Amino acid sequence: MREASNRSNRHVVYETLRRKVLTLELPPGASLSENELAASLGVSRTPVRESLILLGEEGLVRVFPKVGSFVSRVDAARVADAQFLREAVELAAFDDIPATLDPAVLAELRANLEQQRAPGLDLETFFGLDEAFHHGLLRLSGHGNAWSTVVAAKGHLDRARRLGLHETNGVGRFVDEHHAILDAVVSGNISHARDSLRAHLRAVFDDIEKTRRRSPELFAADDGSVPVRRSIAVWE
Amino acid sequence: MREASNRSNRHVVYETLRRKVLTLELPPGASLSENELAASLGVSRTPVRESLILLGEEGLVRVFPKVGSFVSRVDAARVADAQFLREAVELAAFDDIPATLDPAVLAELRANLEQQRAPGLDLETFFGLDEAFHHGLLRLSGHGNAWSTVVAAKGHLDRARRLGLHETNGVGRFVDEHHAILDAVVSGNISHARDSLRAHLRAVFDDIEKTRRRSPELFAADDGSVPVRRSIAVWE
DNA sequence: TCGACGCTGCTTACATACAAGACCTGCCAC
DNA sequence: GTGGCAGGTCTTGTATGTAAGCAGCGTCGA
Repeated sequence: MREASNRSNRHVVYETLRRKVLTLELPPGASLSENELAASLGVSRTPVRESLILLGEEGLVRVFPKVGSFVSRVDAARVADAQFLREAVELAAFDDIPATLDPAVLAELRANLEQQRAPGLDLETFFGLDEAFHHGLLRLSGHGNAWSTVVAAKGHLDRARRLGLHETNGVGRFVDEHHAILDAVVSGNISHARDSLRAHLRAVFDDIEKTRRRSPELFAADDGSVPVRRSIAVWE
Repeated sequence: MREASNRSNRHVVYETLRRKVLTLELPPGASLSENELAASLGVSRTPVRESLILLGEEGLVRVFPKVGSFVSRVDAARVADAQFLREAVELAAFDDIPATLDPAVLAELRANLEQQRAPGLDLETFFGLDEAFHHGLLRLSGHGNAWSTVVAAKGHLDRARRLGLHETNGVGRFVDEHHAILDAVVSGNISHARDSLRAHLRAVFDDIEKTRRRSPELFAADDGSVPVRRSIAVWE
């Protein structure tokens, strides 16, 4: 039998929309009309609607019945929630790292770090590598499956990171930290690895907080207030 | 404006189906035909279908395109994943418990424990209280929002717990452990609280493992094999 | 000038029709 | 008896029609 992972229209639409929301191509507050999206994506309203419902569950979209669907604003509280979750999971995983590391995963992590050092790395590529790196750390401990839960919960965090990194001087520092973390893991110094990873995650979070203080309008409280239709023009 | 939390048909259908799956009223392997469910629930296929998609994302349902939708089997790997996640989150939360506890949450936790001691407590009521208790512990640390993520991820764990508890002698031991955990938190002995909570969660997990060895057929590997239609009769 | 009312156009929520594929069953040839 | 093919019937995936509700805007009256 065919796997459920067959890419149906709904999967394509969902992934397309999710990517556009996370990359801020669809910025917070943007209107997501089922009709417009269906027309522009060349499908009917059904797969679009189902995708919006899923994105709503992730908190990336707010659906107001009979009014409209909108990209949610980056909510500082949700960012903090996601930060707490990922830190809890990633640090706990280190407790379960086996004495002998899976060589395949290790090789993948090293290759990943090589690519992070590539000159002229653009931001989106770095984000992809960063995701894969942290996922790889989880896999080293045998808890790779927990990553999907973290991913689903950290949509707000990712958007905030993008907002932040566009204003920083580069990602070199984060790459250095990745190296330090992996070195500590390989050398068996789990305690040091934990400290390094925590410091790394906190640094990322501090970066976000800095951005929030600098551009508070992007982080407007997501208190259920109606995104007035006119206000969409702010983004257009 | 009306809140999105208005209970639409879809919400009702989703919650109904989710409850039935978690309580094993809809057992692993059961067929979930969109048409049948729609007819029996008195709605159209649309809200049923949307609910099945959401339950599919949680891993509680498997949707095979053009074949059918079925309650997923309790997957031991997923149970372990959920156990790891909840343990990581709940233990990490204890690190952030403030010196002075929120009196409202504390009172709620104490009232909850009282009810857990009620004579003749039925299992489903205990489950509800247990959920609220652990959620309350998270709220004490200010990380109450993380609970929803844990809930979404631990569907398999909950079903396995129900399978297990139906075979045990009662929940008295778990209630005692709840008391010990809260006492440690109140007395400010966070280290002890952590140890107690970890032991408690591990005890629950061990109970599940025991059940799995005793009733392996309920935990059949969820490897994507087709649930043959005829096999549904096993459950009917 | 300002408030109230209703119309218009948009939205999502739900229902239903249609399409395409997979499984089962029975027939048929060998 | 057995293998293979065809048709019937189920399934989900998608498209579209219908219903109900809210926002905005113009108008009208005071």
